[in-house]
Amino acid sequence: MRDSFAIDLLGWYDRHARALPWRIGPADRAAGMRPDPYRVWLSEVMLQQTTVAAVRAYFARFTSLWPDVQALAAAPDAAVMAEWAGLGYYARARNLLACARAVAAQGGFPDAETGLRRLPGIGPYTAAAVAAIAFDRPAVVVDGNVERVISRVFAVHEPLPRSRPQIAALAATVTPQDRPGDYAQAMMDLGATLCTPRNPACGICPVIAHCEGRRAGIAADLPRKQAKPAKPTRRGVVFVARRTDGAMLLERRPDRGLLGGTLGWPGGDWSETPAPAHPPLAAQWTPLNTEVRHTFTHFHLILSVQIAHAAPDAEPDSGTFVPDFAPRSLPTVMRKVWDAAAPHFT
DNA sequence: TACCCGTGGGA
DNA sequence: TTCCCAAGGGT
Repeated sequence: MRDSFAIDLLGWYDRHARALPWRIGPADRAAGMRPDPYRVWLSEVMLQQTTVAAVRAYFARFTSLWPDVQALAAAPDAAVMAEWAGLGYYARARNLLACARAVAAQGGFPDAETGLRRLPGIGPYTAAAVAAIAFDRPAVVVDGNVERVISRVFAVHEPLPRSRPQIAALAATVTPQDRPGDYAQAMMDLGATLCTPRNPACGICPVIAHCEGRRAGIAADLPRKQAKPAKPTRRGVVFVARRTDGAMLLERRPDRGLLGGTLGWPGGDWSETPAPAHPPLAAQWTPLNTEVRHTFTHFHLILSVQIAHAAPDAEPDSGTFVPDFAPRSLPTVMRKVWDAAAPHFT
């Protein structure tokens, strides 16, 4: 009944689809080509709450190092964590590896939503997206783009996240049985390039005739969103020790919680009222006169940095001296600490 | 159900 | 500077 919406959107997609490394374009799809489910899955996980621009380089490196799911499944945990460093939301990397191993053991990806949904790191969105894009299943794909487009097309006044069930129901009414993979990607492209959060390009929108929000003059104000609480500021201390041979004292964080499973500098707790921190090593510690600032999803962090030169036979209370230290293998906040400390070791 | 979980770019 | 936010999932 709402087929004309999908037809108009797909007509636009046929002419304006973005070329992306993990995508099979509409012309090739029409010729019968299908994308590699491994690449679709990998890209979807990387793209969770992450921009296309940030994902490109990581996707290229991952697919170069691990061309298929069997190769990724065989990779060491530390190698995958190191390659993911800087991309954020590190639970994704741990789940990625767990998922790859499960898929490799099963002999391949499930080709439908229900089977995909059981895999680690694959939630409602990613299951639907992989089912639609890789296997042309008519799954209802709802991500942030779709929420925005649907909110505007149907003039949904209810604010997010309360409006999610309503949006999903409305999205289902316009999802076609024909070309579901192209349709899902067309919705993403529309949301990313025209139906943007600010200053939507309604003047050149292919579905403006269907847009109730535009007709009411409120498209740019949708979707409404619940106000977010302000971020508190936490403080902490980190210790950067360099051994005479160049090895750096690093510590792998526990799998759970903030920066779970990543490598970093030993230090105290991060809190609005941190307890005094104990150095991981007996040495002469010198404070840097500059602090490191970083903002996480739900708090600001100010780190003070202590540095020391460690003896060749130094035995740390916590952490391990890493001889072939690569700053790129650290999450961004820890790399910022390195950038502040490194000049003092030269 | 809320809350936790990164990062970099743009306004 | 500060805030928003981008192809969400786990608990």
